[in-house]
Amino acid sequence: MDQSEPRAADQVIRGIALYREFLDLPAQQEVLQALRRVIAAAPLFHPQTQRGKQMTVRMTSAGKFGWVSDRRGYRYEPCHPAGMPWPPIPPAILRIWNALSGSDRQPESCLVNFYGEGARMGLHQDRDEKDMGAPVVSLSLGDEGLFRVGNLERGGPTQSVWLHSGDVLVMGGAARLTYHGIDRIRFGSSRLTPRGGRINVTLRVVT
DNA sequence: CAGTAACG
DNA sequence: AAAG
Repeated sequence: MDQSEPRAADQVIRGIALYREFLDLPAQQEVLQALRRVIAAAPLFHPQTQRGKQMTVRMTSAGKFGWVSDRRGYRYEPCHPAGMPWPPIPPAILRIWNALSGSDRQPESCLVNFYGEGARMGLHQDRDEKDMGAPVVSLSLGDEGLFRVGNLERGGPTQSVWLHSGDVLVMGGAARLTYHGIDRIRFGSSRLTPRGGRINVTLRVVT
């Protein structure tokens, strides 16, 4: 249906649009509550990389496909490693996509990454999707995280920015394949997550 | 297969 | 090599 013109980004970092505090506190709480139901249906798991190293984040997914990683590689699967189908993407999360993606398509995958104390994610590209035409939309909830932005290939200078609860990133166009990662979490810095931790929710078209 | 260096 |  008709949408108002999307709000302008607060900052653009190498083509990645940052919308600071796109969700206010009540909206963050609504999404968090929905994520608790997602995690109840599809528990967080601790993936391994292709080379057998355990990642420090725990993750799960919602939607038609979820991202999984093990020695067989990175890929999207229709079911959780424990066998159950992924639950549907909560409407409160779909609204963010519809407000900011600029895409006609709906997201097929909603990856939920939980960063506990000391968790990080190395520089990587989101390149496991067959269709890279739609952007990746990324919501931060809970503790602050230091986001690092690299280049379209490995190497070269990088830039970092602290992300806060409610911030949304849109990685589209030429920036869709930019290397990025999370260097550090300020554990316990947010009041949204009383027991600490950062949650990142990423929406993608996969097929 | 694992360990190390270096990357950022 | 490396969502390490």
